[in-house]
Amino acid sequence: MTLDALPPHPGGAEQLARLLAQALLAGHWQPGDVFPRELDISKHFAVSRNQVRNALTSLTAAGLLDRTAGRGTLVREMGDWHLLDPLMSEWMTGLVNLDPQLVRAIYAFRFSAEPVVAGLAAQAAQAEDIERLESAFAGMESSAGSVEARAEHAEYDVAFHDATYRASHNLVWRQMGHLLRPSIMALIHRSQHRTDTLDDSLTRHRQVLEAIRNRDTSSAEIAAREVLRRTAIDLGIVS
Amino acid sequence: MTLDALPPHPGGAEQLARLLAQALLAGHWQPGDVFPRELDISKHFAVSRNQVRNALTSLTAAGLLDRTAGRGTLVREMGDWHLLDPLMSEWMTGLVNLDPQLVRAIYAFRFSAEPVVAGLAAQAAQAEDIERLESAFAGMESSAGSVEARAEHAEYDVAFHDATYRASHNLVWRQMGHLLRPSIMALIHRSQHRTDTLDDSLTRHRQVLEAIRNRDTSSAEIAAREVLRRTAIDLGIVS
DNA sequence: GCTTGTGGAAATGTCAGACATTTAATAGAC
DNA sequence: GTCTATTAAATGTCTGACATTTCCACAAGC
Repeated sequence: MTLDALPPHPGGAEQLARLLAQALLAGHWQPGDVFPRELDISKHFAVSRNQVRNALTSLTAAGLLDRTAGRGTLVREMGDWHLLDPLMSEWMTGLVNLDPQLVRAIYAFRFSAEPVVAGLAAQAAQAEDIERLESAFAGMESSAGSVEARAEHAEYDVAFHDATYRASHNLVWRQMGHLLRPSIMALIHRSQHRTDTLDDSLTRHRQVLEAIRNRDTSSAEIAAREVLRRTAIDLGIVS
Repeated sequence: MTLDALPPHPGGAEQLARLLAQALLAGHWQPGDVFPRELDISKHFAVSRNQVRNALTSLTAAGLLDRTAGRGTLVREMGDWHLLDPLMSEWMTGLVNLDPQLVRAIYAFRFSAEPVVAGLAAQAAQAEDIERLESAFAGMESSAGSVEARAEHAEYDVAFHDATYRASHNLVWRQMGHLLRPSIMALIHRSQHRTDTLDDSLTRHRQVLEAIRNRDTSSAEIAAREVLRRTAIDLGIVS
């Protein structure tokens, strides 16, 4: 694939990196393909070679590319991607059509992990963690009515789950909160956000909040699992 | 803190990055401290400013530093570190005295996560996954006898757990295998590797292998938890 | 006194060009 | 044919100059 299909003129190395990363995430190149040369990218987007190298450094650090002097730049396969790199989450979030395989993989991870995390949160949550959860839940409730507030609702949804990870008070689990945003943002493009499904989702979230507040580990696990069953339906993974 | 305490003359930007990263991981600077300037680092190690910038780019991407034009380079707190970045795992692995707080955090994560992962592995493992597990286990057995083979034993240990994560056949869980190496390598410096503890460890690992081979989800979960109880003792987290 | 603005110092960020190094392909000698 | 130079092409590195951002000090004006 060539660069011609990409929109011209991103401003700055960061936006160039995002543009190229999203093209890679969208599958515009096959694993093993040779990526365009620095000078070609530089000319195509009318930016300096420096900017290109900075952008490609990010993509390489994220496991998207493999660069070697002399050979060139090769595209790596999905299994090599650093899905837990915060930059990757950022790039995935802005992508309208995320690879269904990725959406399913992230969902499967969350389905197996979040009950455990919610259980830990029930054991370790402090007052401020409860407050974060309550605040996020209140935001979800208040933005549940109107259709035009679905983006706002998704943000509160992300905040709720991120607060759960943070409440586990574990540095590693907390890092994984980055994955939530692309996963939840995918909901916007795949679900109808009908009123009854939103009510159902709210009810299940409320039970997670209650379980954590009551320090009830097993209830938190069960409730988190129920939230994710709802998510699976909204993502179209199960009907 | 200054650079004077660091050994001179690393060769190449990668080694410079490792050196600086390990100094940061070891807590030689406090969060919020200003990190040495590019030119000072450049002069101290007698490398070009380019090399320094490349190294600092890595550390920044890993969440260790925060750089701003005009202000300088600031040291970030542990909660901001990208513990799941493969580079971080590499840097941590070579560190003799990893921060006990980190060791405990990673252990707590593994204790909550690995049973789930082992359960998934019991469900999803293919023939080649079983082979990898068996091969790693055989290596653990053969290197269990001698004291001087403890490094080799640790490598097989890492391979065993990594094979478990891979056997889950989930792209996200698989990425987390990177964390295993620093966690398991910490065992070398903290346990005596006595013969009876090694035998006990082997027995528990064998049960994980058997459970996965038998596709027995709940047994795999239980067995993985038992392995980690043994690990906790060896890490000195519990007695 | 307080605010505001203005200048300079100091740090990181960027650029451009030349050069180094690595890799792969190619042509030639035997 | 096989092995070996040679060459081309790509990324990596160096250097010096310059741009930009931030902070601080100091002074002007209300």
